[in-house]
Amino acid sequence: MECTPETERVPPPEAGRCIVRVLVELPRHVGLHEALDYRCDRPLAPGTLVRVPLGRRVVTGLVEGMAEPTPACGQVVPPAEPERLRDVAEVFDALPPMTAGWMRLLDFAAAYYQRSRGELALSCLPTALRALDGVQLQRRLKKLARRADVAPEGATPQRPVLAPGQQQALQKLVEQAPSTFLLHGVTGSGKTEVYLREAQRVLEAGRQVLVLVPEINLTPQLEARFAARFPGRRLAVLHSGLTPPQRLQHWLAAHLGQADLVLGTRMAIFASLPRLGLIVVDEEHDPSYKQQEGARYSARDLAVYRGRQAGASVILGSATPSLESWLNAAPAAEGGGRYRRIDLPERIGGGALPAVRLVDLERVVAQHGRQALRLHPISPPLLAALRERLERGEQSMLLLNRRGYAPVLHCTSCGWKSACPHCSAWRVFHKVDRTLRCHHCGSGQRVPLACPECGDPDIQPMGRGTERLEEQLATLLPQARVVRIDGDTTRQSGSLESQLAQVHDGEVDVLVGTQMVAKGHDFRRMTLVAAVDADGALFSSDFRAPERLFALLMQAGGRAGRDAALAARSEMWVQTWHPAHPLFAALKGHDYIAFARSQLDERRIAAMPPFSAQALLRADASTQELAQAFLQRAEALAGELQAAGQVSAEVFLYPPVPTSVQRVADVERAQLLVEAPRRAQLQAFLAAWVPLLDDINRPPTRVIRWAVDVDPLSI
DNA sequence: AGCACGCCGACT
DNA sequence: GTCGGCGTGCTC
Repeated sequence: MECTPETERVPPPEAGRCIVRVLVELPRHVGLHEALDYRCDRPLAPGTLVRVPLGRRVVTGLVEGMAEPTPACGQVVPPAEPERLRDVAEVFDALPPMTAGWMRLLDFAAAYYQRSRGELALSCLPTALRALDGVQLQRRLKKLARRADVAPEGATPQRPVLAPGQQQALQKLVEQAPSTFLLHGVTGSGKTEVYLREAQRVLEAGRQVLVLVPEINLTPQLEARFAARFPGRRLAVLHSGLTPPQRLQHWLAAHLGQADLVLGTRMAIFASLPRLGLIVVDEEHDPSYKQQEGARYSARDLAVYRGRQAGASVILGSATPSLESWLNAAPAAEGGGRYRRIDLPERIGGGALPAVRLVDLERVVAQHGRQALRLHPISPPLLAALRERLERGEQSMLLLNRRGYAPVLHCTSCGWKSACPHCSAWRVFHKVDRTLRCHHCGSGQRVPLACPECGDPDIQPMGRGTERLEEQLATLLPQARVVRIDGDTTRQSGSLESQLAQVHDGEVDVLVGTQMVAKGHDFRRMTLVAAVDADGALFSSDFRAPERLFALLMQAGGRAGRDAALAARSEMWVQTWHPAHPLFAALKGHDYIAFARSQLDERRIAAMPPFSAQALLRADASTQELAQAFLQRAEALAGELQAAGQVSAEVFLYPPVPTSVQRVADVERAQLLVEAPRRAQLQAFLAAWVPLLDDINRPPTRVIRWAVDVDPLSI
């Protein structure tokens, strides 16, 4: 940053001649200004990383700009008492400043999600960077530079012949770039190849490519595909599975522009990418893109912003797009027009989609009598289908979205249930290690031998989870090799990868798992995927539950029939008491478009997202009354703002209510839903309202903690 | 949020 | 007598 006119002589450096505004990691409730002023002997470019004294410690900060300019620039108001300012302790000169584009992303995200810029900025830089001083950083950079010199030049990779649909997709990407594209295509329609080709084009133009995946589990396979396709290119990965030094290493490779490809989970949206040319958001509908703690940002939404301001295309890929994205990609006349939709109509290699079969549990009972439910949740027809696969040497997968043996244990004589003493939830019975465990707070106990209330030894599991399903299968199909993969098995015995390898190697006949096995993994010999108990989501109070269920079932169905030879007899089974539900009709036809249309119609009529914008104010306290009192005060403040005409009267606040799980780890939780017809109105409202909330709880207490969730995914 | 200073209980 | 609880106050 050069402000001095060239004709003017540069004066000798004089300590504290300039004043820099520095963002430091302080939450907004602290009440200090967003940026703190420091003296510095020279101007510093915005985006420069510095170490500054703050109270009794020295912290890492990010230069926002100059508060008092060098004389020729003179437009900014100097702070009141420049004499009392402290000096910048150290400037990270060895590190290029964050780009203006990154700073804009920061500003946008902080404002949109109601966080302080300093807090957001510093929390999305690698923690290891904050711990380093200038000398250590220099050492790191040297090491990195050495490694950059030896970029391997591999053999020319094989590229598959493109299907016509893929060719057309790529043509649109070229012709309409840069813009935001919604790439809609079923599992196996070749979306990844489209990403790879477009990435190649962008890389050849000398720009960087950012690829986001929903879960850390999905990074290795995509990383392998990109690495194989671009052997000479440096690839950086960013996710929470890296050690702090690894994360710093990869972050620096991206920041210095040495890595051309950056692949990661939602946190990677904040990667420093000085030459960004393309962002891919794979499985864009996945709820994992929304951060659920701290700054509750949506990496997918930020990707759209970032791409737009960087002049980079954004590809949102999914077989079952979020309804938000689907609407944005609709014609302008229907309320869309912001994204361009590209369809990949068919499966590559002509693989057929699995036939969807609904098992009407009502009819099963009618035909086989109520004793058929003894087998529940495996109905006689499903059992027969599993046997068939077993005889043919094919694999099956049973999905049940519930870990453990049974969600609750109960006493048949006195009615005692295994309640968690710290949460308003049941402790789940885990038979494997004979424990009762709360899935909310993690607390547990050994399974009691008798009812703790009345001493009756007859305590029974109610309902079923994956453990019990696995056990039932072992009884029903004694000759089958059954394996269970869920959060519990991946936690105790190695990685998901190694367990999946068993399945790939054909050592498994039936796979039982939660939704984690339904995502992204291809099993070539899998010809049956069954959702054993899907009804829960049909009548949920969460208006997004059907959308999530449909996506999950479509995605799970996509696991079957990846082998073209077996595709013809691949089936997706769903057991339900409500076979007439319209969701299933759409599923049978693999008709996302019809499903989206009906869902959007419902949402439009009810003025729910994406036809309105929402934010949630959450409060945690020692009692429900305290939490709700905070929210009521917040509600009253909103009313005052509206009465004074300072915010739109169209913003609607629902009454405060307890959250769906009211108490977690002895903390009572309540929430207040805010709804506005448009995002802009909601944003304007939050900008006026949220700063007032600090005052309700000032000084900040441990009794009440609160947070705002903009565009919440579950209410 | 950190991190200090600052006054009241059970321990080397 | 000290170590340590967390209550209030400050950080450019």
